[in-house]
Amino acid sequence: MATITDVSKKAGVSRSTVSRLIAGNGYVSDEARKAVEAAIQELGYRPNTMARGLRSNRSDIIGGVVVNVSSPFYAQMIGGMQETARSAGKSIIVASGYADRDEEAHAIIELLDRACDGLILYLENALRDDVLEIIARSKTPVVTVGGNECPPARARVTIDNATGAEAGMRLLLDQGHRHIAYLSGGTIYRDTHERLSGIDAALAGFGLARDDIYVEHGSFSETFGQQASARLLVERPETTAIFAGDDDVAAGALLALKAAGKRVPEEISLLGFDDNFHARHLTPGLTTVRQPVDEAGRVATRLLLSILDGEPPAAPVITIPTELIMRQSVGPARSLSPTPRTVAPALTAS
Amino acid sequence: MATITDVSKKAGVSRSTVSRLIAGNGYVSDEARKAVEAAIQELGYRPNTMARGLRSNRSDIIGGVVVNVSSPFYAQMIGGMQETARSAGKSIIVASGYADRDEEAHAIIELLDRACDGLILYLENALRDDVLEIIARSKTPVVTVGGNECPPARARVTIDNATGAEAGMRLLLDQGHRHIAYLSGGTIYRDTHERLSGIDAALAGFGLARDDIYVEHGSFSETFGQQASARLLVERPETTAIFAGDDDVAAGALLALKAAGKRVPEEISLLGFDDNFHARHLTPGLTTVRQPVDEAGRVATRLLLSILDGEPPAAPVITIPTELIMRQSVGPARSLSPTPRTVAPALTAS
DNA sequence: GATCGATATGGGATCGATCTCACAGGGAGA
DNA sequence: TCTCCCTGTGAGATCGATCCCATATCGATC
Repeated sequence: MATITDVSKKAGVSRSTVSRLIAGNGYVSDEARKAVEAAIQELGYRPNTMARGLRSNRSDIIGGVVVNVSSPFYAQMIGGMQETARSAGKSIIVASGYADRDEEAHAIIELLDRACDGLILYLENALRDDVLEIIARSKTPVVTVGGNECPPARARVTIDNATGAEAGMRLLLDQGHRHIAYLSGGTIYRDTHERLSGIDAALAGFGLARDDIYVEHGSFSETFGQQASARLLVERPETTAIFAGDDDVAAGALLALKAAGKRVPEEISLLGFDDNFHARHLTPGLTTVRQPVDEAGRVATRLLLSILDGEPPAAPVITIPTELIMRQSVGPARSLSPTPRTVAPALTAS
Repeated sequence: MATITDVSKKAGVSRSTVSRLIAGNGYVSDEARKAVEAAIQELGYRPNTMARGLRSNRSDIIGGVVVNVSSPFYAQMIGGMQETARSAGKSIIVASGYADRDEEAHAIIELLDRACDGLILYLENALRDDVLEIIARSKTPVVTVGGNECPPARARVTIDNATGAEAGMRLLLDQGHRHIAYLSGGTIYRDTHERLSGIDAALAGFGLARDDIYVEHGSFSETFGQQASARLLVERPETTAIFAGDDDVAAGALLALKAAGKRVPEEISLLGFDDNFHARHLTPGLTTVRQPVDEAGRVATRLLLSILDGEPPAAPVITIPTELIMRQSVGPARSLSPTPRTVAPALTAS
């Protein structure tokens, strides 16, 4: 591989001149520029990333930690990150944190060892103290996405769970549903609480309160959706609508409803959250609250890039709006004659 | 950040000794070892990846190019790669090739610039000549996965499309189907041809040939599945089974079948390929040939790691077996009395 | 004509590790 | 006692870039 010295010799200039040309700073005469460009072309010269990084203390690598790289949800986010990073000439290394505190710590430390210019974290746990200190010492800027707050973060991107859940619940209420079950994810997640507050807001708009619906806390899993729904059909047969904590829960609920011979949405309505890959492939198509996680990845990366450029982030917290995706799994409540009020439009609150 | 010199001073030895200790080669006395370990601990020393890489010409990074990072299919493969790489202390940088020759070229060049120790490629096009030369010049070992052959690759991992398609077709034949449509992906893919040869083999086992079924070539997309199936229902109403080129095609086919009021599998059977995330969420659950793409990612990475260790790869081509996943979308042919022969067992050849 | 700023270039130190080589000490064998 | 090998250590060169500083030329200004 050709080095900068080879180029400089071939072009009859010093390494400094070549370096200046590549970096695009400092003065370079037209004559020198042409000679150097020709030499670069001829030798097929490509700067050595390691040497550059060692000297300038930049790697042009952004580190990302998500819960699970293999999951379609995070894959979309990674796609968004990568797309944005690529246009700034940076690459992304991602690692999985597996929702485990020590795995998350390990992943972060490994990324910092690689001298990442910055970190984008989607974690499920608070950072370990030693990791906090390592991050601080390395002065690596951090942007977090979703989940909980995280001390060293210079900026945070969240998805507007509250407004999304509010829009979803309002849709159900608008359709005349009053016996509603909310099959929530675990209470350890910030998301869960935000969604609940949105649900409260929608209820309040109809003169109702949390106690007027049935809420069960479980996990974000198909199994939970299936089991809780099966139980629900027996113990609360008056239920006309299920609002699932996410699309996996909804998929499980749908299995249970079909097993029980319930028609969706004629007998019971089903509403999801996320707009997973399979939401549209369910039968009936799942009406759901879309979380634009790819957009979150893009925004987080853009924030990080601006921090790296020395600009302050656009805002310390950026909230990505959700969108209500209307498919076929939600309909009017079965006991009511269909006098739907205006259906809530796709809510795109900022 | 502490450097190796800081450590050596604190421990009262030379940098060489510290380096030897870390690398685990050469002689280090117990006394020195203890002193150095204490110093490392105390200073929180972590070796600088850039400096090490510059000198030793290794980055401990493996580069991966897949068609699309955001897609669940490739996300699974990336997960497998990462898991394996991590256990060897290496990280992975992935890029999308978007099935475009120039995008693929760009991604590879970028990864080579990062001085990747090796590349794992899942491409859809032949490599551009200039890229071939750059790879050769950099002496970076390459392992390819799926898709077509690729000159510079030291080893190749393929998924056993032929045997998988054979098992799928045999299942349909076993169930008495004789009016079968195969909605294939594009003919530019090696996969397509391999699957067709497997289909031929299954047909031959029943004394049939390719001409005895209907084959249509399109693309690996839901749209193709939907349109082709809709046409099929009109033009070839005798069809009792559709074998889809992949699960996306199958999902499209299912939409068309439902739109036409056909019951699956009572009136028409549907068989997929891949076992995508949504295969089990379709209604009925999609019977399909599973491609263990996560395993392919793991195997490819293991191959690359062994090449990097100087060992020859276990084999130049490693074929990952597929698995027939039985769900509900395939049943006996409608005109036949249900005298199914033995249903083909889940085929796990070689 | 002296001074100053802008343009243009080169020399060498530097980043933090690895790696080769030289060398010292000690025990074994001739 | 001398040689040889094994253990253990350190000095210094090296990887390939960037970056600071010195310097040279030229035109404009005083």
